[in-house]
Amino acid sequence: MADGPGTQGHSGESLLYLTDEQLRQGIEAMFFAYRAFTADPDRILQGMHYGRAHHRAIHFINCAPGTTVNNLLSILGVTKQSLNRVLRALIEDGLVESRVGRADKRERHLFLTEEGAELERRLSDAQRARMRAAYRQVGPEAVAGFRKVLEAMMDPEMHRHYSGLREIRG
Amino acid sequence: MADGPGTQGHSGESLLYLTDEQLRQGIEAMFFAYRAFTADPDRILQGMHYGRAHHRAIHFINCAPGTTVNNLLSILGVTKQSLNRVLRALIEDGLVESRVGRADKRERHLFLTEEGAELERRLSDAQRARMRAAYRQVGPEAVAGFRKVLEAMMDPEMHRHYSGLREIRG
DNA sequence: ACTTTAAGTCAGCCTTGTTGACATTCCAAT
DNA sequence: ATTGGAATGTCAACAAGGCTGACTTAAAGT
Repeated sequence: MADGPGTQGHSGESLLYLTDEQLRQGIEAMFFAYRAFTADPDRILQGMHYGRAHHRAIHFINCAPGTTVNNLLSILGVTKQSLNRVLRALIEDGLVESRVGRADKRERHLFLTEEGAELERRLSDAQRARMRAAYRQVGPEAVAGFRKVLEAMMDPEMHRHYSGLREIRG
Repeated sequence: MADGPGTQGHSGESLLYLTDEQLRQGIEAMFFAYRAFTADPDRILQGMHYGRAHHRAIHFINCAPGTTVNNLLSILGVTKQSLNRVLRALIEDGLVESRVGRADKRERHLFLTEEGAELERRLSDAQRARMRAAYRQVGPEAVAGFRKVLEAMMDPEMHRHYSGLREIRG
């Protein structure tokens, strides 16, 4: 290991909670929790010919209605070919509407149809229910800490996207 | 939505922080943070012909040396065919050793070789570095909250595996 | 002896990511 | 007005890593 246990503190503060073992537990907690986090939507989507990629597209189109394909691309961090495959399916099935831009006609602005919004609700209801249960169980201070750590883990560019969505919704 | 904003409190407590908007922010934070969380190991593994699945196998074999294939299977939550493909590659490349069980000769006990342990260190150093930086930034109380929320989100069976690893390591 | 269990293997399929090449459309600058 | 670049779309091919189903082998258990 780069640091032996207990040797991480170049600063003078109390950093006893930063042992490799503590960090390892955090890593494992992320692994198991993320599985749980995606399990409910995955269950809903399996059978309809959609997957996690469709869920993500639907989520972020719902968040920022009228977003362009390019913007969605940079939020999701995938290639346009990957996104296009997913988007094409959603448009063909009438869950997403793609409108040619008024100012810039090269751009396509994406919106959920009523049917798309309905699926979005089903998916996010399930995901929020799990989140809500966890939040209730641990209380507001733990939730604040949870959010702080997640935000601190993001790369600056992701953090920009993350905060950007916040601003849109007010 | 199942609940309109502010209508989630069936209990009498102060649950103002449980608006759909707060929950949505938590969901997005999980999405972006998990991407960041896996980014460093992914970068290390790309080019060598391994991926995230190999990383997971290596991680948990390192955690619980001598674990059986069946045990690893239930921790990872994949099929034996999926795991086998990954394990076969790691064994062929000399990163993992598979020993026939002494008590029960049907079982194979898995260990990292020196080379395997070396890659494990490279991967977990990178992942721990990110985690450590985030932990330092937010302080011990936020970290405690982070862990509490993640644990509360897990399904009981995952939580069992998660705690189980804790017990092995003491 | 018979059944069950642990592990491994083969074949095939799906989703979702990747590259590379190429067409189209349109804006903007020369 | 033409040209260059940007945004989008599309085609093809490929790989990782999930999945199912079928089947073998060896060892345990009963």
